Amino acid sequence: MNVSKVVSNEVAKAVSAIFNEEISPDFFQIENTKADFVGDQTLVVFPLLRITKKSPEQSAELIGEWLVSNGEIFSQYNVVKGFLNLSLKTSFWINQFNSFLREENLGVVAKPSGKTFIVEYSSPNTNKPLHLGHLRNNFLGFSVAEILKANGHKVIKTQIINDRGIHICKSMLAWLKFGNGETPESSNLKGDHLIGKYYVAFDKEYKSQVADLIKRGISKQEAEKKAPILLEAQQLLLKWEEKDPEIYSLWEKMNSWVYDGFNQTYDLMGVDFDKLYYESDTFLLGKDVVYKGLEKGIFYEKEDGSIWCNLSEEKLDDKLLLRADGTSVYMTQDLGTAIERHKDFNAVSGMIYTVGNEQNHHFKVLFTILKKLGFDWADECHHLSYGMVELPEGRMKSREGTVVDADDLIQSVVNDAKQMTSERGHLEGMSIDDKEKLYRIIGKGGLKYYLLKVDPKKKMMFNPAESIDLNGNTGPFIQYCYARIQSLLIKQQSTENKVSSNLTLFNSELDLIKWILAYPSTIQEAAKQLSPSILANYTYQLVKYYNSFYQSISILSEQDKELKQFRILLSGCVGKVIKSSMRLLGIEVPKVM
RNA sequence: GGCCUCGUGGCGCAACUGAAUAGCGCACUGGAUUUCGGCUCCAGCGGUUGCAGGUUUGAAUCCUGCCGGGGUCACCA
Repeated sequence: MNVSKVVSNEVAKAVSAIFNEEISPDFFQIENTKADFVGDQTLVVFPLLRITKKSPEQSAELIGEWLVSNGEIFSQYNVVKGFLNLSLKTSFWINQFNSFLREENLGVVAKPSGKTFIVEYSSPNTNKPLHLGHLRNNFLGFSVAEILKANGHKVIKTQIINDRGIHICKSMLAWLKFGNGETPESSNLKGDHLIGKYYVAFDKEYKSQVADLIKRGISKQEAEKKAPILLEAQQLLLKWEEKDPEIYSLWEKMNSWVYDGFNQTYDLMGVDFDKLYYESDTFLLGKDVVYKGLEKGIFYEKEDGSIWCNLSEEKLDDKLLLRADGTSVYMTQDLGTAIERHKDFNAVSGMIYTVGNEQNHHFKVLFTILKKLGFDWADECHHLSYGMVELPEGRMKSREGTVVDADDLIQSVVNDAKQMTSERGHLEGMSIDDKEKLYRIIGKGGLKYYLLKVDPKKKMMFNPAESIDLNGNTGPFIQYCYARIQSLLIKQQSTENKVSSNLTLFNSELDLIKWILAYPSTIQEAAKQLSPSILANYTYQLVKYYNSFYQSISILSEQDKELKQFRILLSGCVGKVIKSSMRLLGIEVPKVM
C-alpha cells in the first residue's frame, strides 16, 4: 500500500473520532510536503471545513494532535495556514522499505490485469529513410508499450506500413529513368537511403519540369498538375493497382530494399514489433467497410460517385471515404486496419496510435466514424499525440535539406560517446568489442533519454550539442550513477535483505527510502498518462538523491556493521530501481563506464 | 479567416492536474576531495508564469478578451 493511502486511512480515523463523521479515505487531499516545510505528508484541510465547522488552523490542530497521540506512525505535526504537515516515524519508513525489498519486481506488476492493448508506432512511408521525428515516435511508442506491460497488461506492438501510393511510385519511376539498375549492393547504400535518393531525384526533375512549363506561359497551378513526370507516376500507380506483373515485381523488389534498411535501423534503435500491417493489404478491407456503410445508410454517395460520411452532428466537415474512381484515401485504409486489428486480437482494451499532433483532426474523425459504424470499442481508441521535434534553426524541412537522418544521428551520438568515454572512462582491461558496445549504450541512452524526458504532448527542441551532454538531466548522468553503484557492490555485497527498524538514519538516507517507495505509483502514473517523461524525471530525482547521499556519507568505511550493511543494501536497491525504470524507457545501463 | 494547441529566469524543461515562498538542468560566479569512481556534491546569480480582466479561501493551472508562435481546415499520406 502506498504511503498517502496509509495516511488517508489514519486521517479518516481521526475525523471519525473527533467530528463523528465517517468520510471515505479517498476524499482527503494528501500531498508530499514541500521541501521548505517540516514533515513528510501534508493534509490540505480546506476541503474539510464544512465538516469541522472550525477555522483551518483549529481543524488542523485537532487532527494533528489526535494523530500523533493516537496513531502509531506519526512522530510530530505542525500547522501552517490550512496545511497540516505530518512527520512519519523512521520505523514506519523502514518497515515500508522492508516490505518493498520483499517484492521481487520492485513494484512492476507481475499479475496479469487481463487487459490487452495494441500500441502502434513508427508507421513510416516506404519512400525515404527514417529521421529524427521517427526517433521520438519509436522511442515513445516502445516505452509506452513497456510501461503498460509493467502494469500487468498484455501489449501488442504494431505498425502500419504505408507501402503503397503515389509516393512510392515516384521513387520507382525515378529509379527506372535514372537508376541504371542500381541496387543497394552495387551502390553500397542502405536500401532505404537508396530509395530516398530516387525520391529526391524525382522531386528535382518534377520541379525543373514545372519551372519549364511556367516559362512557356502556363500557370503555376496548371504546371504543377501537368508536369509529364507526375503524369507518368500517376500512370504507374494505376498499373500497380491493376497488378501489372512487371510493375508489381519492381514494387516488391524496391520495398524489400527499404525493409532491409528499416530493420537495420530498428535494431539500432532497439525497438521491435509483434505484428505488422501493410497498407497494400488493408486498403482493400477499408473499401469493403465503406461499401457496407453505404448500404446501411451510414455513408452517402455524391453524384460523381464519390462516397462520404456526414459529420455535421459532430460539427465536423464531411469526410471523403472513396474517390469517384473508386480508389481509396488514407481514412479508408485506417478504417480497415482498425477493424482488422480489433478482430485479430479479439476485444482489445485499448488501441493506442503513436502519431504526431499534426494528425489530431484525422484521428478525431477516424474514431468518430468508427463509432458511427457501431463499433463501441472506438471509445477505447486513443491518439497518443506527440509534438514535433524542432531544430534550433526551426522545423525540419526536407526541401531545405535540414532533415536529420536517424542512422546518421545515432552514429554521431555513439561517436561522441566514444570520444568522451575514452577520455574520462574507466575502461582499462576491457576488450575492443565491449568498448564498442559500451559506446553504443551510452550514446543511444543519451539520445533516448533526451527525447523521452520531455512531456510527449509538447513540441520539443532538439539541440545536437546538448543531446550528447553528460551532465545534468541526461541519460549518461543516470548511467554513471548506476555504474558507480555496481563498482561499490563488486567490492562488497550486502549480506542482509532487511533493515532493522531501530537504526538512526541521516536525512539523505530517509529521502532515498521515501523516494524509492514512490516507484510503484510512478509506474502507474506513467501508464495512466502514457508518458515516459514521468519515469524519466522520477529517475533523475532518484539519482540526485543518491549522489547527494554518496557524497556526504561513507559506506564501505562505516565502522558500525549494521549501518554499513544498510547502506550497501540501500545502494543496491537504488541500482535496481534505476535499471528497472531505464529498461521501461528502452535504455540500457552499463556496469562500468 | 474558423477550429485546436502552446506561451514559465538568457536558453532548454518541471510543477503530483486548483494549494504554501513557482522547482530543475545548461550557462555564469564562488566553494568542497587524507573517503567507496569528481561524468560528483554544496552555495550564489537570475521570474510580476505573454498582456488585461474574471471565478475561488487559494490560479502557471479554470473562464473571457487581446497579443505572439505552431498545427489543421486535401479527392496527400
